[in-house]
Amino acid sequence: MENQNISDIIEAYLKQILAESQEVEIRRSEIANQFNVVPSQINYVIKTRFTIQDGYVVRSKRGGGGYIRIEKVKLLDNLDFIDSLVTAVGDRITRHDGLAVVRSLFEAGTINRREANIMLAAIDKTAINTGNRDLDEQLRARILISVLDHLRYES
Amino acid sequence: MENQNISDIIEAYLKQILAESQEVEIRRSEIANQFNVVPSQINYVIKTRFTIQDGYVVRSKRGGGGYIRIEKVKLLDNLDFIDSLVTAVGDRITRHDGLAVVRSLFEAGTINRREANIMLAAIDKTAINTGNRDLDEQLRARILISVLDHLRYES
DNA sequence: GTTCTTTTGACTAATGTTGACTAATATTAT
DNA sequence: ATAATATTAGTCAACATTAGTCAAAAGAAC
Repeated sequence: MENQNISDIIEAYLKQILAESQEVEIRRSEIANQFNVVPSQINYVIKTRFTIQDGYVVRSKRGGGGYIRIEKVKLLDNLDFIDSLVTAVGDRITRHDGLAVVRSLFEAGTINRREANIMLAAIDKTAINTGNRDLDEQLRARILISVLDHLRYES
Repeated sequence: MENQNISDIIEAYLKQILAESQEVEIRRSEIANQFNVVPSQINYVIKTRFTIQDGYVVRSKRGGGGYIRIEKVKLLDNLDFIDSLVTAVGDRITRHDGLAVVRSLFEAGTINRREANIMLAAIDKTAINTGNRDLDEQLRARILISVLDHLRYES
C-alpha cells in the first residue's frame, strides 16, 4: 500500500470509478496532468492493466473531443478454451492449422456454422495472399487472435 | 459526454431529424450559423458521417434557393445489396469505411451483431497492421470481399 | 549485476476546425 | 438573349487538438 508506483495508483483510480460504473471515459491529457505524468503513461497503464483478459475493452478517438473509454465486459466461461487456442495460434499459423482452430470453435459450440464460415472466409487464401507466405501466416494469426479475443465476452 | 466535438453534435442533430423522416433538407449557411461554425464544416460532417456506406445519399444545389438534402437510402434485396458493397469496397478500403460497410450489413439485417463483431475483429487494427498502410487497405478489402462473397451464397 | 517493470519524451497518426478560393445556379440589368 | 451580379455550395490546404507507438533511460526486484 505504501510502496505503490504511479501506474498502480492510476490503475486504482480508474478501477474505483469502474466499481460503480460500467465504463469510464477520460481525456488522456487530463488524467496525465492530474497524476503528473506524461500522457503516454496512461497508455502504458491501460495496456498492462486493462486488457481483454482482465475483462476490459478499450476504445478511443483522437482529434478534438477525443477520449479514451474503458468498458467492463462480461467475460464468458470459455476463457481457458480461448486461451488455449490463442496459444496454439501463436504469432503465425498455416491455413491448415487455422482451419483446425475454427473447427475447434465450432465443435465446442462457441460459434455456429455461419460464424465459422465468416471466420474461414476471412482467413482463406482468397483473402490472405500477399505473395509472402511468412507474412500471410502472421496475418492469419493476428486475425484469428483478434476474433478469439472478441469471443471472450458478451457483446 | 460533456466534451463532445461540434461535428458530433451536428451529426446527432441531423440524425435525430432523420430518425423521424426519410430525408432532411438544410441550407448550409443556416446550420453553420445555428451551430456557430464555418459553412465548410457542414461539408466535413456530411463527408465523414453521411456516406453511402452509412446508408445515406446526399444531393445539393448551389445558387439562390440552394440546399443540401440528405436522404436515407432504401436497401435493395440482399444480392444487389452485397454487390453494391463489394463495389464500394473495391480493391482497397480504409478502416473507417470498412467499419461503415460492416455497419451497413448489420443495419440491413444481413448479419447479426455477433457476426458483425467477428467481421470487425477480422479487419480491425489489431489484426491488420503490417506497417504498410497501402497493403493494409488492400488486405482489408480482400477480407471484406471474401466474407461478402460467402454471405452472398449463404443467404 | 541481470532482468523485468516503469517512466519519459520524441515522433507519428487520426480527427476536427477554419478560411481562402472555386464552381454552380439564380436573378437582374441591358 | 446575353452579360453582369448575387447567392448559394464545394474543395483544399493550413492549422489545431487530441491519442498511439516506440525505444531509451531509470528504477525495482531478484
